[in-house]
Amino acid sequence: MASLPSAVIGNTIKLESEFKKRSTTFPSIEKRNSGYLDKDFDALSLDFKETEPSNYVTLLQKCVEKNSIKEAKMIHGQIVKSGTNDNLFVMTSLVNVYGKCGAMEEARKVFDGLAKRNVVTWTSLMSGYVQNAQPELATGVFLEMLENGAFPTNYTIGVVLNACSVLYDVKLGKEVHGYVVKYGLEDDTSVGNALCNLYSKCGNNLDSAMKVFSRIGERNVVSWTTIVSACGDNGSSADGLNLFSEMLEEGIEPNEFILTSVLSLCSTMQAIDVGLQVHSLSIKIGYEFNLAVTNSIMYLYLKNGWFSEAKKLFYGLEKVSLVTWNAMIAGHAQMMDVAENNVMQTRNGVEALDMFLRLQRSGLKPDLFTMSSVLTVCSNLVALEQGEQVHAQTIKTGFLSDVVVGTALVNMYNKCGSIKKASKAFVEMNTRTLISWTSMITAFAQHGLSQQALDLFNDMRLAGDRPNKVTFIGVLAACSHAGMVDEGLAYFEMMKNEYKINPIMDHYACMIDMFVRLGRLEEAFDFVKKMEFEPNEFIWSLLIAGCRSHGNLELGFYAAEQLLSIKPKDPEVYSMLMNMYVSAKRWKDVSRLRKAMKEENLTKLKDWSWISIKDKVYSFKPDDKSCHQCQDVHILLEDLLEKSRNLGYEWKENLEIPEDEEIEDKEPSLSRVHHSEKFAVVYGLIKIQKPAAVRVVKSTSMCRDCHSFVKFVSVATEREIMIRDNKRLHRFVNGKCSCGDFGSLL
DNA sequence: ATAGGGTTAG
Repeated sequence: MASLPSAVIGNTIKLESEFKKRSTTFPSIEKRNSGYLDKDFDALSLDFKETEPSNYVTLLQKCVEKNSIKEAKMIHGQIVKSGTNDNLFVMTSLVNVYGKCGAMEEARKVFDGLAKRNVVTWTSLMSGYVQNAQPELATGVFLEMLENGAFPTNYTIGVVLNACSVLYDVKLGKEVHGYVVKYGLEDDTSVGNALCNLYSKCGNNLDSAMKVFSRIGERNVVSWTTIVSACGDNGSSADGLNLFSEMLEEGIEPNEFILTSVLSLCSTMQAIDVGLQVHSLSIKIGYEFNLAVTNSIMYLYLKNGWFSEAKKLFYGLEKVSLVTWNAMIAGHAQMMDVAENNVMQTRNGVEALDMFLRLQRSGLKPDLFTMSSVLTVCSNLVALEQGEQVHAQTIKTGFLSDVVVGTALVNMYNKCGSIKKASKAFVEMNTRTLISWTSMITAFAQHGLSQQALDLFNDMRLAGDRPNKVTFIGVLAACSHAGMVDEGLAYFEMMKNEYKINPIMDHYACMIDMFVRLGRLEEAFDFVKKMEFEPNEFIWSLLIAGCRSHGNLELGFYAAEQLLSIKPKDPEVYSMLMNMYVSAKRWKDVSRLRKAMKEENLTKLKDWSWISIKDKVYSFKPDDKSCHQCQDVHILLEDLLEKSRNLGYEWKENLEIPEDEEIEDKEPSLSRVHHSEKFAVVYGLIKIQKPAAVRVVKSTSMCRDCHSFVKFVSVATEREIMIRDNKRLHRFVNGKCSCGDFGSLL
């Protein structure tokens, strides 16, 4: 939880009282959005021939509010009939309105048919292309315009810069910036805002954005909104809140845009209390029923885990927008990670997909935001079939050309265990960003394809894109997976010296993992000592796993005790320790531990698995005696256990000791536990036709026993099986697992 | 005519 700057709270409260005095200055949303279009239109359409040109402009602008191409076309027809199509003012408005309604082909047709154009006409066409996700056409029109001898205004420059932002074309952006400096446009508000946006959106460079912001002569609400959002996009949400209070201190009145931006910061920071203050400020200045603000509040609630409050808002809305649906879908998708149990986790995902369906039935068209969120849901649910359907939809709608959608698709395929399709999706992308490179590098690393990960990292550097700390997690993970110690150490140094990135815990974890896999335990522990922070649970788990694999029990038990002191109430830790004592036949410790577990009521591991088949999710528990198609599942499981034993599988761990048995020095009689993934895998084998892979998600780490068993199953059934647990991805093919048989296996 | 709520990596 991020700490909240007290200055903001202070200012906000102070200013809230100030705003009370002038709360009437803001019109409420009903007045703004009331659609009188039908009446106006009917009244005017009776005598269109006598209509003044300016009336056409008014009518056209109402089409934007209604987002109605149809009505724009009708008015267009009347304009032609009445001979008003020689009026440049009206025709420019038509270009603008078609663009804003998403009808770029119409806009272009009108534009091409014009005998005369002015700079506003050109700018309108460009703006349309930017808003309709065709930024490359916008920059094309810009060049065309220069060739035609038209001189750009500050607005034109603003639009071009926004096109550069969307295109991630910092180069062209910087050229335009040079032009801006040359003509002394730097302090212009529109230009400055767009430059600020450019450096924030595609340069990931908050410092440059701040510099540009500081040079704007007269900062308006848009300027402040841009810089506040820039803080949010670049991981400085707290600074964004501070800037917001600065704006309030300067006496600039917030509008719905800055309110939603600030609320979005609060969602990111999970700063529900500041969020509620901003909410009350919004109400005081007249935005209680504003849809955009309400959407933000709803999203804030979702991110805070307040599902029922969010739903109350949702069902209370008279009218919803696409953003409302998108917020609900994204909110549910993101909360899957922090869900407390399988029911909640899968329910959030399934609910998000249901909302996606309802959105489509409502007649609204999903956009790129919808697509990326839905792909995230599919990733989290490991719902490959649905993910593929969404993929097809992104092709049809053209949204696939968007980098974020493309990246989301790469992640979806990766998380569903299909590295080939992930890589294909990546290759087909026409733009690369820091995040898309990082996604693909990480995906290769997670699948144990270290060389491909490192090659891609090289490509990224050659392309001139700057890696960040997340990229290096992928790179170092690739090295550790392949046992490339020298390379790993070199990249670690490169990160620190060449890129000035201070290592975080995850980087150390990769380095420790690297030594541990090779059995170089001393060096691993040395690295732990070198860290400037206390090792976390993940580091200890790695050390334990290493000690177990390489038979150093002394160090192993030492690490396990350390882990226990960090997470004293975690059933997973207890299970691991129990397995270690059982393997070492240390029955006294087994007895002691069992007592402790009983006292703490920690005997039950939070172990559940699920599998997505078509549009359904099926959950399984350990020793599941009432699972889906239970009889068939149990019969096949027994059969597979038998076949695996014939192939050399031995049951070694995860033995449960009968509750009433007294154990002191002797080996107790042990019963076996079937963890949940066994049932999920077997169910998948029954339900999913060959040769499709079986993909399962699991809440806790896989234990060494199940891991070994599934390897044999992949041989016995000649099937590919993927299990994603809470730590890593395991892809079993032909008796081998992509994790390299190493992970913090229970 | 310029801006916006909701999107992607560990």
